Amino acid sequence: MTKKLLLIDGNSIAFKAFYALYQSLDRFTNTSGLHTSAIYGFNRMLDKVLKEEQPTDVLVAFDAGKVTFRTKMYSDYKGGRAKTPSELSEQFPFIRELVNARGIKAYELPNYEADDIIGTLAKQAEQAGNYEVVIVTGDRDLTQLTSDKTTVQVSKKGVTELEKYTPEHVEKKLGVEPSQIIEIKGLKGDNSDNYPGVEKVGDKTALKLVQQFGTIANLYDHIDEVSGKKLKEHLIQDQDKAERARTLATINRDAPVTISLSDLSYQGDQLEQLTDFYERMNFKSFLSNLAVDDSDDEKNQFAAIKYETLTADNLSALKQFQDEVSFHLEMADENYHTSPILGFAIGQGNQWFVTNNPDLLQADIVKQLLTSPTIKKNVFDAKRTYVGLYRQSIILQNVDFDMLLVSYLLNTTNNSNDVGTVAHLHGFNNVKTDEEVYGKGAKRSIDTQSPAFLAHLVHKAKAIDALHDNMFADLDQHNQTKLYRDIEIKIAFVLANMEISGIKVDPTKLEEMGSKFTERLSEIEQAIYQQAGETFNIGSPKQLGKILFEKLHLPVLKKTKTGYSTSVDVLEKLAPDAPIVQDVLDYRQISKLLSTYIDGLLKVIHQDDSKVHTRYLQTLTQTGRLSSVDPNLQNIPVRTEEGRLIREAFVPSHPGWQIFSSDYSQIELRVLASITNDQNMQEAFREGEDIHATTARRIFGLASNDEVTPELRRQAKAVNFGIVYGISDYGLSKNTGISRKQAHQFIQRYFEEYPGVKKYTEDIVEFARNHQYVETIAHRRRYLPDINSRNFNLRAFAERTAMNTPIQGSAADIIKIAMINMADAIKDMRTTMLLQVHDELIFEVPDDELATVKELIPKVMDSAIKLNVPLKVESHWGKTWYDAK
DNA sequence: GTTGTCACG
DNA sequence: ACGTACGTGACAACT
Repeated sequence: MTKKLLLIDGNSIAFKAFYALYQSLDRFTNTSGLHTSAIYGFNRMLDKVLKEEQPTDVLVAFDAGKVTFRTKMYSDYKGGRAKTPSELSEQFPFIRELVNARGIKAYELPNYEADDIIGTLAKQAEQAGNYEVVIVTGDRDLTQLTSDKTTVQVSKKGVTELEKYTPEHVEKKLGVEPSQIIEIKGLKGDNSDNYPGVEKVGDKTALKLVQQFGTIANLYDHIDEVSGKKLKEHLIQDQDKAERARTLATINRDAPVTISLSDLSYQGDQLEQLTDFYERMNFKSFLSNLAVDDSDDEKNQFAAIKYETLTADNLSALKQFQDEVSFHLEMADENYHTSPILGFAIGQGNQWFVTNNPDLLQADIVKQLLTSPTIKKNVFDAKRTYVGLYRQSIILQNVDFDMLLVSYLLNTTNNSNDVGTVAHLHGFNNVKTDEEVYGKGAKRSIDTQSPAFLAHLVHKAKAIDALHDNMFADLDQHNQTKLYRDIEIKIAFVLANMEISGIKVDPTKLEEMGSKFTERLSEIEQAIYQQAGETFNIGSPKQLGKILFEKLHLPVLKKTKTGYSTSVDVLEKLAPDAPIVQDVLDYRQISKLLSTYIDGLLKVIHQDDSKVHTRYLQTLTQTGRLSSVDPNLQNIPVRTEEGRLIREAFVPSHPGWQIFSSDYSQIELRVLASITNDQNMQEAFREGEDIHATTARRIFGLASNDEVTPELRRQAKAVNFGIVYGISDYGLSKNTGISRKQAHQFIQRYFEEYPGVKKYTEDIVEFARNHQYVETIAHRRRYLPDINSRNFNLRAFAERTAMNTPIQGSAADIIKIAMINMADAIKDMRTTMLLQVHDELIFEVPDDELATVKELIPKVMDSAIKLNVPLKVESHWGKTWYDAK
């Protein structure tokens, strides 16, 4: 039988874990004040790797101490390294204890590093023949051990994310064979281990030399063939250093280990010991996972919750649920507008019922329960459940708890659409994820006939039931109960009805436009080939880059990490140099319209009603905005005339009706004026001035708005946008083409003229630093863990986010309130709300209601909330969306 | 599955 | 000195 040996580099993983959680160092301490972050991270890695690899034998190797055969050979080896922080070194004994409690052997060998132990045992296993070897480490150097029988997994940013190196992957990634890694290190040396290689030889030269000569030895045998006089001199000069560095980098695969392969068999968790350990470390989630895994035997776990399979005969048992019930409707696919319904689970406390027969939804007692205005329903994803039931002619009522929505409000990051994942996030572990039960990707399959399926549904419903008290309490603690009850749960149903309504799309119109575009496209295509002197795939940035920058020698203004950038801003700068560039720009535009908006939309029109039914994702964005998928109706072209024509295909669903659109004018700047309490900006809005002109007048010191030229207004507008995005002079200069110095001046002038805004930007960042989050008007919260980061980039990004999120998020709050009020205001009319595009709402309106809605809709929108400045709404209508302008 | 590009607010 | 505008989704190419 083949065995699988897992070898773990204990020190490097502990280091990685410690630094991955460095930000949260203070959150990871146990009651006796011991730091536990590295222990925690280490155990997460163990969980993951043990589960994924299912090894038969395991060893964790540790470094024995400072002195090794390498330091004897070269006294500066690993010299100059900062001392291991005490917060980490105090954890090492406990990591060993953990390893032990998990039934794993730990080992160290005086004079040798963990690498050498691993290298030696891997070699022994390979020679024994019947072993497969997996090495887990944080140190990329170990990839030199990669072979047919040995894979090396190197932890990436966290410790649970591992990059798997096979010999093929090494070659692809590094350009050399695994055995040649030491040759490269020999030539370039290693800064972190503090030994030099050859002078002036870095990654690139080393790689080139090794690719050419194979090994250092062979290189020196053919030293005359090295191109470059200086390089050759350095090589000759530093031959001893190269050879020493090569030896230092080489893992010793014949270390005198005193342990043998047969000592390494994996014992599995030592429950008593491990429970005790987790308790001392205060590892709650590991503890509760232990309880679940304890009943690893599947039957046991499912037996943990008793349930009955629902049939026509025992339906009356559901009568017991008079006040409250948890309900989970299972559908096969993401898209609940079209997905088959597979079954449902319902119950409370210890009473659970489940079925794989969706027809039972039609049973009177089930229907009454779901539509009852007095029995509270607890679900996961109210909108999805509502639409699914709506398709069965059941109107879900009185949803009290939506676990998905509450989880999103509590923390917008780490949000998932999976009950199991969200439950785990909130500390309830007795439920699997869909991925665990159904598989993922091509392997995903749902066997509705299996007992595991029924059990899974019950476990999901039970998770909702189990968590709702705690999660509501958390919501209250965040001061978010009103946000949930008055906005989010209500808008869920408003959105559901908009999605169900859908918007009619005229396929003939799209096809007509499609033919025109196709024709145009092939003309441009020919023109491009002509100028390039060859045919190629214009849609491939790689091939296009080759033509433009290598064949036609256009100047390279920007690069991406994989090659030349060919993005619009680059091409626009190059357009005057060569006519082909403008053709490429045109080609891009048309093919975008064709693929995304003509073909893309045609694909998602429902045959039965000629409509598209988008899904609004309510729990995705970090700011509280919605997003729209399948299709995305929030990015239908409008800025160019050619693109805008797409909107002609969006028509009312009844002849003679109108498409009616109302949008908030400058909502984000009005929100800014209001929450910063800046008197000057508020005045501009109260007086009904053109805000960009006023800004121009102020920062350029003009006497009146009449003196503002279009160019000055354009620049002021860019500054206004910049402020909303959390400005920097660099960003502003890049976006407007003015110099950085000038951008800096504009911003300074802006802050002089709008001192309230300046104070706000300072205060909000300060608030974020103190609380690690920011809030909108409606107490929507966004956490900013990077706000105190030592990494400039991360910190600067968090600071801009701190400024932007309350603005963008409060605007999102406002339109959501407007939509809830709107649904009520038009409930007895035929006018239907169809779409939301962040600051605008789109309706279809019968002619005889037009006069009413012209007044009503703007009224509802501008009175959604009381700010310190007025809200302004503009409306347009016409016989297609295009005409509503 | 990731990257580059481009559509929207 | 660092090296940046905020928030999204879909498509084609390429790994």
